[in-house]
Amino acid sequence: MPELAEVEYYRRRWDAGLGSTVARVLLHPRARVFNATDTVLLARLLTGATLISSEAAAKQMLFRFAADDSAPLWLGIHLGMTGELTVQPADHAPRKSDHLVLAQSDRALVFTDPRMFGRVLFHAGPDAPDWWTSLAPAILSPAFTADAVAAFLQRRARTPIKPVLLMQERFPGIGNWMADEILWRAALHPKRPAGSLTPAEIKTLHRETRHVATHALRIIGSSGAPTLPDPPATWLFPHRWADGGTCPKTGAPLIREEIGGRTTCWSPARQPL
DNA sequence: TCCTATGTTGTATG
DNA sequence: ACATACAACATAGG
Repeated sequence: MPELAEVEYYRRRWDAGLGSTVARVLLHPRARVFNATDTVLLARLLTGATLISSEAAAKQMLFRFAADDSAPLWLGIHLGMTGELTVQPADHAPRKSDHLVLAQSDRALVFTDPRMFGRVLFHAGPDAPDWWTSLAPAILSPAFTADAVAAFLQRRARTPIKPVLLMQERFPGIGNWMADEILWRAALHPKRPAGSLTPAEIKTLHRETRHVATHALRIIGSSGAPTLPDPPATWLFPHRWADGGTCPKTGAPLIREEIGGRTTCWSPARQPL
């Protein structure tokens, strides 16, 4: 499920554990999500450490821990396709897909991911790790300019615009549903070659990318609701999966087709080729 | 049984 | 070196 705004939503679930110490670390060391991680070190150093702060950027989360006898500890989590963070009772018994459980005195912080496309990263040291600091500039940062988008589209000139929007090195945090939402708002057909957009269309694409990020973060990311909220019916999102879905702007039928290896939904009445 | 899934990466080809 | 396309990963649910 997780793109930019869902990642922010899940990051905030673990706020319940801020300022509390990890009493026990439970994990499945063979799980694919730990492929790049020293699980022995992670378990040893996080036991007794205190959760100090967290941040989300793109689809990556960073949880910072402090311990009396070690350097700062940095836990990274990527939710992949099916990952979630939840808070469970302190005596939570890990289920099949609960790959990492940080048990505190009053609760357990749980990372669960049935499909295991997610990742857990760990770093001990004074400075934030490369996998965090090397992320592309955020869509809502000043560095995300229309000129930067234009230059990127030019380099990918022959690729359909839809898969280009999924490239994290320029559109960090954008995933399949946000890309479709952006193209629908910008009235651009997803198969348009990236290099075929006019300067005006690029400005529109840039504006709508920021718009969708801003409002998705407001609606989903800032929500304290116990379950993940959905965007409203005025967005493409609630209509995109149902057969026979109609465009909330034009009332015309929506189309679904695989583009760049991902199911893509668009409104032909609004987004002509 | 067969198909789908809000993601990323490695590999082959041009 | 760079751009492009696609299979592979692993599992659950309709």
